[in-house]
Amino acid sequence: MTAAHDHTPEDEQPFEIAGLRIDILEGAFSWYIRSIDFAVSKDLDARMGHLEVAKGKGKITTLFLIDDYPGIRPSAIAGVLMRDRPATGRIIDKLVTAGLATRETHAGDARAQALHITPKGHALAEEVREIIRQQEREFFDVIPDEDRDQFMRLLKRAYMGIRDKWQ
Amino acid sequence: MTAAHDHTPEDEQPFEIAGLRIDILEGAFSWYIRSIDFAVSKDLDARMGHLEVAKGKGKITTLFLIDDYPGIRPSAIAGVLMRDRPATGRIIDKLVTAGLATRETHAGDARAQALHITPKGHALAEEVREIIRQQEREFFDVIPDEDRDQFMRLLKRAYMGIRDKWQ
DNA sequence: GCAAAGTAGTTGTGAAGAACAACTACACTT
DNA sequence: AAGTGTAGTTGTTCTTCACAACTACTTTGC
Repeated sequence: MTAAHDHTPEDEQPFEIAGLRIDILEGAFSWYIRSIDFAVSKDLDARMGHLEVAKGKGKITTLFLIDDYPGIRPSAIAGVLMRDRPATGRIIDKLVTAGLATRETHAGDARAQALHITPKGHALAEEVREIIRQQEREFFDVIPDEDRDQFMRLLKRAYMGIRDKWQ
Repeated sequence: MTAAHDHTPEDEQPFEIAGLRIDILEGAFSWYIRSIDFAVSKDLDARMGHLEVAKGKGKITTLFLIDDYPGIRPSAIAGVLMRDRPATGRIIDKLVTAGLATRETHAGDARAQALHITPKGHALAEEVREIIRQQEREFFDVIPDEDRDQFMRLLKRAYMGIRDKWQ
């Protein structure tokens, strides 16, 4: 019944976004990554709008790292975030200003700092963990159960490869 | 028939980033998406730094849409970009200012605009297509050949699901 | 020991981007 | 012809970002 209408094979079916085709981007990993990022970041902002670590790219990771590694140095955080030191320092500024973490001079190397979580910061970390879990459940429910492991495996692999290259 | 069952041991190992574990984010789709996006966007900026459509989130897609759909309206582009009209309008401003596209009143609806590519814009679109192809080859070479189709399929599926939810 | 070079983090600055709201102009409906 | 809805612009304000210059401390080499 649809035979005469469209001859494109099943796995190469025309892929329309809002009724339009997007040229070469249709087959570009980068486009999907960037688009999904845009949506997931907005969704996360909405879920965390009322919290002090909302918006921006490194606050949540930084909060968790300080919570999990008492005495961690800013430069170690920068390594995880793939950001430079000024950017990392300013993220830490915000956490300290908000009373979520403390900065001390590192025992043994007075150039470095030792970061510690505050009770308020720890409580917030717990709250954020729950929000992340919730987002994974609610936002990514579009990924069928049978695909989840595979998708995660591929994302991790891509991430690790990209990260190695970047260093 | 299904040969995709080779279970790599890396799936079960503790997953460290720069020697640190990242708490609940280790199992969060959002974290990998956001991290890969960060890296891929930086890489793209580096590859296109000299061009007029470098940086930001919608210029490339907009350029392609205007190139492929002569007379397209800004609101149609906004639909693809998932952005609001002010944001879309300002992207178009930049393309027009740079001499890459033209704005006319839409024949038949004087509220709307009809966008057209200029020769310069078309040439740039060609150049950008080649850069995207190159990035897909060089940057995403970390994805093994045998995983590419599957990864693309999963990304498309996730994207479409997220997009549907959006509207 | 002491100068030189390297490392850790801060500050300054200027350019871009993002969200929201208010506004003009035109189209469609009744 | 009035009211409602749609298309797009402008204005404002708040962040964010990248780069460079700077201070303070540590390590190395002679």
